[in-house]
Amino acid sequence: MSGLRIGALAKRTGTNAPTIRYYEEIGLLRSADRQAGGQRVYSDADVKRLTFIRRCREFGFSIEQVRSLVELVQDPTQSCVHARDLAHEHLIAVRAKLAELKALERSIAAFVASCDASCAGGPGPECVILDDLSKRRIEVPSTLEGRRSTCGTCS
Amino acid sequence: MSGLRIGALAKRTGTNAPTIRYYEEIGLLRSADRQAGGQRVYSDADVKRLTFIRRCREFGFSIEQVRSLVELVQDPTQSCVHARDLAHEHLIAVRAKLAELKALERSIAAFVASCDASCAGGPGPECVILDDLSKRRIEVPSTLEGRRSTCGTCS
DNA sequence: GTACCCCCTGAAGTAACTTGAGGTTCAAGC
DNA sequence: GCTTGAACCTCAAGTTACTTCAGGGGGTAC
Repeated sequence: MSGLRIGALAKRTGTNAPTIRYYEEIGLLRSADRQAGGQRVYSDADVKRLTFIRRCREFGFSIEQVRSLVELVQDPTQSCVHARDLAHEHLIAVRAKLAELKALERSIAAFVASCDASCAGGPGPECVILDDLSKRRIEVPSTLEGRRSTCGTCS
Repeated sequence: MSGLRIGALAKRTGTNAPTIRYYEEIGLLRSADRQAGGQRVYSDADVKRLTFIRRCREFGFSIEQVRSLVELVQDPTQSCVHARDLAHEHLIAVRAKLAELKALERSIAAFVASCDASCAGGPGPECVILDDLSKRRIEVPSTLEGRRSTCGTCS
């Protein structure tokens, strides 16, 4: 009933206008009603649906997954357990990514630490650490443990 | 020395061939030497460089960042402290992403848990949990309490 | 009426590759 | 010497999820 135009809808949902048009184009949002001049008008239902979509996207669901969820939300014949399963599947993926990212964090932290410890400004081509990146694994030796204290700037 | 062709280089570095050609195209790898028949030949130096590039990419550096690092590794006038700073900057970004992902994990886990708790198979459009995704925040306590009964088949 | 912002469409750009089509080269077996 | 099949070549287009651009129209306030 509010009769929002695209900019207002964008503001309310934290989206931006071209993205909304894009969602319409790919059929994630219904084709919006138009004013006399051709400008899109949206209702509260649209705010709700777009909010749903954006939240799902923030959750890392792909457009196609969001499409399933949106359909599910509107199809009275489908069980919401479906959504739960989709979410659960996604949870597993997120946890895997989380583990990877943690490993990555450790590696980079080690890299920075060993730079601080043993490369105090030498030229790039002679840098031992950089050279190590060209080798199979970056596994930083345990000797680092002892040298970590030399690092002034790193936490 | 070894005279690898693209497939062998790919295998050794865990890349695939089109990606190697792509790296050449964007100037991340030098233009490879060619055999009489036009097929690319690579040396150990190329193995090393590509390994470096792949490792950096695994670290989540963008192509442009990798480009800087590669240049740095080969430019005798630049200090490797540069690389350390780039890595440190990147570490901060990774940590931020890590925090976000952790929050995400908690949210999805909560979603799945509350699905398990209160929606044992009701139809999608009436699912309280899905409905909540259309609201501003997913934090659900009081609303859930009051409307739990609306979900037809919910226990 | 005119200033100015918001809106429109269609096309192209973005990252970092991947995939496909259609043709060539290489190495091995006969 | 010939054939076969894998590996290679180039160029073009596809992928995801948008963003940016160009060139114009609509809405409203003064």
